[in-house]
Amino acid sequence: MIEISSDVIRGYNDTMILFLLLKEPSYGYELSKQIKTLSDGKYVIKETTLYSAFSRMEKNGYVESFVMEAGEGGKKRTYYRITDAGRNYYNDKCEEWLLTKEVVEQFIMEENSDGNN
Amino acid sequence: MIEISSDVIRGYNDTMILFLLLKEPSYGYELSKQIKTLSDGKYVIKETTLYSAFSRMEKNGYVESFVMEAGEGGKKRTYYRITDAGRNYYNDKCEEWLLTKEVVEQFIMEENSDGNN
DNA sequence: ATATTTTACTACGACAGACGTAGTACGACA
DNA sequence: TGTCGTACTACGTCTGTCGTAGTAAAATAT
Repeated sequence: MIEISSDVIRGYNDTMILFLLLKEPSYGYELSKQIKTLSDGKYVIKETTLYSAFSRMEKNGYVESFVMEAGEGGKKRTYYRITDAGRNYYNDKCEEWLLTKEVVEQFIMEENSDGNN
Repeated sequence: MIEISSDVIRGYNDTMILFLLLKEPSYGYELSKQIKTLSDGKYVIKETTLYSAFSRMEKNGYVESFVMEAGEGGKKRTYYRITDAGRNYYNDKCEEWLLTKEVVEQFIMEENSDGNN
């Protein structure tokens, strides 16, 4: 069973998080579940990776946090909202992705489906 | 000008090198030029990255080195040859790439060509 | 009523790969 | 004779990921 190595995904954790935040502000636990769902279970982000991404991105001004006190919605949480800088960063990353894909694919041989392995 | 960040490519430097070694054994300087050419100038691997990839892959048994003494071909060089383990690793990485692509693309919005940025 | 699981984090340290800087050395070419 | 291209090695820094551990409140099970 092939698994996605973290070295590959490394450059895209932030992008994935920002993509989800484009729709609405959210918080760690929720985002991790959404990433798992959207990737069809193929990628599960580690908690520490996720939370360190938050603080890095907040430091860089890509997201802003606010605390939602415990109440109807559940328990106390720290929500993150994407900023304009975050949206720009996200768009840049999407462009970069297209470029990266082009480049990497010059070096990839897709196997024929001859069942020969 | 968008550049490919090393965090993205991180997981594929070894793969790119192995791809080129599938055809024939080669050495650092030559490979770096081939990577630049094949990527259409979009990716230039750093020397230190390349040579540390060699030693890592040799340690892992993905490549074997041999020295070509100075002579007709040019000056003394260390060539690398891909091994069977290297070929397997390469194939795994290609499969992994397909998976990774699928996953990442769930989180990428390709811009419409409305010239709006 | 109490125990366990799920939710929602924080802290800390280790590790791997990329990269900056520097330096060596040989050959070609001007 | 000097500079440029070739062909490396060594060393230390940085960044992002991840393992481990711990806290604590809410939800659920027993």
